[in-house]
Amino acid sequence: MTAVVVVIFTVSGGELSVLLIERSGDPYRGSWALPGGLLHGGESLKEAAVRKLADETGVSDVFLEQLYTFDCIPSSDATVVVSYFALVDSRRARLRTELEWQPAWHVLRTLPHLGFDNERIIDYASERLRAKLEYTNVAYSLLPERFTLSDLQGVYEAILGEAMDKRNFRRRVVGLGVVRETGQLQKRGAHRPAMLYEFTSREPMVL
Amino acid sequence: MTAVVVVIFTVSGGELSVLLIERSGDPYRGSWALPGGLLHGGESLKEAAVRKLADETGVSDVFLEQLYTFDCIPSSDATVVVSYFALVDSRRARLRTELEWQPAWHVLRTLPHLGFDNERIIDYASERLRAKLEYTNVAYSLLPERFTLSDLQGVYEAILGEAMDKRNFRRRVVGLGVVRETGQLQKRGAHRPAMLYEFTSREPMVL
DNA sequence: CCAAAAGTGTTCTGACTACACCCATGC
DNA sequence: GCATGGGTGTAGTCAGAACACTTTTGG
Repeated sequence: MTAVVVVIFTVSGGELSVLLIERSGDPYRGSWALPGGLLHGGESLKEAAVRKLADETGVSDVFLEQLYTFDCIPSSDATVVVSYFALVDSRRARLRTELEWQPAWHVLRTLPHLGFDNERIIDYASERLRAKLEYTNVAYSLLPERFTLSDLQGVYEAILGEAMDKRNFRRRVVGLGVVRETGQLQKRGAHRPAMLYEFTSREPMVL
Repeated sequence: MTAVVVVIFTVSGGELSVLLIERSGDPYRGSWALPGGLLHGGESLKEAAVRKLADETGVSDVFLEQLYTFDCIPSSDATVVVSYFALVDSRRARLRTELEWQPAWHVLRTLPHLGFDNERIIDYASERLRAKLEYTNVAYSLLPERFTLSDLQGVYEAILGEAMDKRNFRRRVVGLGVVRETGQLQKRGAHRPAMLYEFTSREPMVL
């Protein structure tokens, strides 16, 4: 039996967070765990991952990548578990509330204890995310179409867990062509108007 | 059903090469393909990959890493195929000759047409190998204990497919601590004696 | 003496780091 | 007028790239 499991990340409130569901069935009843499940008949791995992601967040067309394949997951009835990781903008996600298992965002730094192998999978996924942030444009999936450079910098800082210099950050993302100005100024709140940016590509790409 | 498949690389004669077997059974009888097969009962994925590698080359304790998990492999009876890639020193490998499927090294640049999905898998594996060569010590698995810097440079050049500068190469591998001098000089052939080097670690590590 | 491979230093450039002040806005 | 966040330039350091000649050896 083959299962997929999806590590769905978002950045919200300045914190990198992951989507967990509370298990209503055995094993690990009452524990938090990653969303996942067995393949439906005739479905490909990727299709199953996309379906799970859409089930839990309502979004598709976001960054989604295969992560690693595990075996020997304790007390699971899958012999292999293919993990994926995804990045979503939490403002766009609509978590399901009517369900018996309540999906919820959990700040990565303060995770509860999880069922199955899930800590290992999340650790591996966040390591990969941090690595890819440095040399790809993956962040495109964590922000709306238009955003300020401060928004983007906040995303980087939340994921990497460290403050960055505003000027160096700007030079980097603009210089490498990750983002470009949209030319639209904006008036907002008690602030100076800010230039808005957009990603030059909303496909995953290596810089 | 779950299968593993192993992309086994070596560098020999200045060429990056991959181990293929000629299939004696259907499907793809008579085609070349990567070594692989279904999991034996109770075996983990990694154990199956290690077994396949040892079956075909007689070596173990080499670099071996999970690569990617594929599904929908045409005309295979596995629903998912977990691929691994390995690096071996061809001087140490002892390919099996008595078998009906004859394993043989094939130069990567001039591969025959392969069965299953195997071109894709090999492409992906060699991309990953090139990437890892740049920031890890993976090459340790492609050379004997002691070697000259020219040997090592030859391995890099074969994999990356481009000539490098001797002085820059030396600075880089010594400076980053990939290798160190063993202090043993050597007399060989019609050449000046050469310093021998060894890897500072024979475990995979990030530089 | 010739072929083959080993060894060696300097200069330039581009990327990354560190660092501090002024401006426009809404309240 | 003040708090909030937006915007800007320079100097230093380091890694990587380019580049050519001399030495030892065996045949």
